[in-house]
Amino acid sequence: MDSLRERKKQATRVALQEAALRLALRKGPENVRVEEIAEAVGVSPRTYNNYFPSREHAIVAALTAARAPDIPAGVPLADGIIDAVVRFYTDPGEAMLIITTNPALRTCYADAVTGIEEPVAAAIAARGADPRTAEVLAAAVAAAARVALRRWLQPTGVPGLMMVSGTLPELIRAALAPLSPALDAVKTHPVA
Amino acid sequence: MDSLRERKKQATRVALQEAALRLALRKGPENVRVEEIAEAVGVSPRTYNNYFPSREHAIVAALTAARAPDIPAGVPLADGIIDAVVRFYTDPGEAMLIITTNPALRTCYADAVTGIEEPVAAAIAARGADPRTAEVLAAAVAAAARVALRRWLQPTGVPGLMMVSGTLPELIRAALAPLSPALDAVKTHPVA
DNA sequence: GTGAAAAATTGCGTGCACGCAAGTTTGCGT
DNA sequence: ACGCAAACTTGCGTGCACGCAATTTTTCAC
Repeated sequence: MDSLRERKKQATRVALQEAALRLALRKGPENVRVEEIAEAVGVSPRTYNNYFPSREHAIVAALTAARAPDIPAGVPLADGIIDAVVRFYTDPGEAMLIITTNPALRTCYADAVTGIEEPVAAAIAARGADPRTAEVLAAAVAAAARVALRRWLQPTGVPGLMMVSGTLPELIRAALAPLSPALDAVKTHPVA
Repeated sequence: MDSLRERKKQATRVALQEAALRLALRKGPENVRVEEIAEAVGVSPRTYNNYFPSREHAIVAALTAARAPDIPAGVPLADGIIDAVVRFYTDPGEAMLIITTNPALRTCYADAVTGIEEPVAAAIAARGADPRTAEVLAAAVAAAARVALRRWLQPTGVPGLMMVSGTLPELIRAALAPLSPALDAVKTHPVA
């Protein structure tokens, strides 16, 4: 399905993402109205919400766009997954900084971690785990990644300032480490 | 802090929960307006939102109220946690049924699982785990419980795929089982 | 008790999310 | 090329979440 229709949809989706990000960078996320984004793209506000369920989602989508973690084979599962997640969250640019400025954006960005669950679950299942086990472990991995993100984004007492307690890759490795035993146990429970 | 002020706050909070639940049961969750709940309690709609951040939260709070998981000591950590979560989600009543009728309520209820994270983390830390490890594992437990809930609440998936769900306790045990290796590994990493 | 500080309630205004019922565009069979 | 059905867009209306500032209630020290 590479129809005109599909291409147009994708085009406006991307246009909305980019417009949202550009406006957020210029004016600060709080000062961007949905109406502006829509107008910048030449679309009605109502249509914006047909593409994105909230004001923040377009911005987050712009930062997350088109990226998917790929888990290498041939290494211990835990290591592969940890590396993949670290790679996935290796800063795609300094645009990421605006995330820290806005609570709603932070929440939305943290929720977006859910996007890695499906690929991770697939990778785990590919190692011979029961699909339901894979789903649970993937959810656990995502939860741990969320904890890492939360630590990274943790606010100080000072309004507007963020306390960065280590680099994000370090935090992710630290957060995922406790799950290693469960991930590496996958081989021992091939109850498929 | 058992001042008049505190007691009053708690009273209106409870009143709001109960009113919300009662109205939801009588008219269906979709047909309950925030205004009604507020009015039933004799409070302004604005005040409702000072107590609960959304329309659904009061209903969910009514079902979750005052319950906290307690993790027994003296048994393997994984077993204790699994039992505690199962007990926590053992249906206190059939009021739970309304949850299934409404997507927003389902989401809100699933999000409420987060409430077990703190107690679970405390229990894990009490076994000698590093607090950060405990936090991650608790998040993983909550994520697994969420998966179980999702499976339980998923009344209908794709037509043709059979609904394999059993009782909630069974689903929770099944979902938490894959995390056991990570939980039981806690002893081996007392990096306090 | 009395008055002032702290906390809670309230009304108001704004922007957002979304169901619904038109309108408009695109895809496709003939 | 035609025309119809499906998909997409749009305007409208409603209810909700929440910042803000004014008002009322509670607390506390004297």
